[in-house]
Amino acid sequence: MQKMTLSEIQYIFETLFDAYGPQGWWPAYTPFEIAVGAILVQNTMWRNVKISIKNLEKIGLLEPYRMYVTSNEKLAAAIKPSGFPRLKAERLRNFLHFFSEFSFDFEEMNKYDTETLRKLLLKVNGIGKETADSLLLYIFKRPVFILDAYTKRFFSRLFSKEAMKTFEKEKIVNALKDAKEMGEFHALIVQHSKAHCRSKPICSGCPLRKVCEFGSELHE
DNA sequence: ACCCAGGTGGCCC
DNA sequence: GGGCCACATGGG
Repeated sequence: MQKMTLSEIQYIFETLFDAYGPQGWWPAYTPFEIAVGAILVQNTMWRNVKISIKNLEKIGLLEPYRMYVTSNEKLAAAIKPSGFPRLKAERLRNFLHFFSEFSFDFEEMNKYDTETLRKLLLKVNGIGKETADSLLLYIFKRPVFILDAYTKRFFSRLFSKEAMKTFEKEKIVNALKDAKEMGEFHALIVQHSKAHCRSKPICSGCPLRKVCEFGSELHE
């Protein structure tokens, strides 16, 4: 795979979907929980985020207003398992302050077009490109592609350096049907990465082996 | 005893 | 715009 064309991207999506089935991301019960998880998972394993979210739920803080008015100490203590507790408590608070301007109602925020909303989210200290895109995709169902550690690794292993230089998120967006597919695609890449291509030098059972077999270095 | 994980902002050049 | 660093905990 050298060029990363529209049909190549579609082939990859279909192959992963056939192999793993629908993933139903983001794993959360409420949109607010998605936002909390997206901040807590920054440079952190999801497993540890789950513990933090469970802690928050246990002490009744998994609710916007309650979290907004609680002390930094309580908040930091609850989210300790997911790392950077003081930093992330501050980031959650920054987001909640922003959220309060919409009366803690995601529907109020949903009125903006995608580019405007993205810019608004990026103004919050602690929300960068990846977190903003996660919220856009999984809370607001906007058709965006999330470039995170998994997807960067995935595409740079699959495509040549040349192709990666001209990598644009728009290419992915154009290749897929809607936000639902984009949400699935991202989740499928994560699922696939966990199942394959991490430590094994050869992926005999890899559903993508047909497109990977051109160069052994692609699988490291 | 290392090394890394579904990042981000600040600082420097 | 890019390179380096702090931020912190849990697991391999």
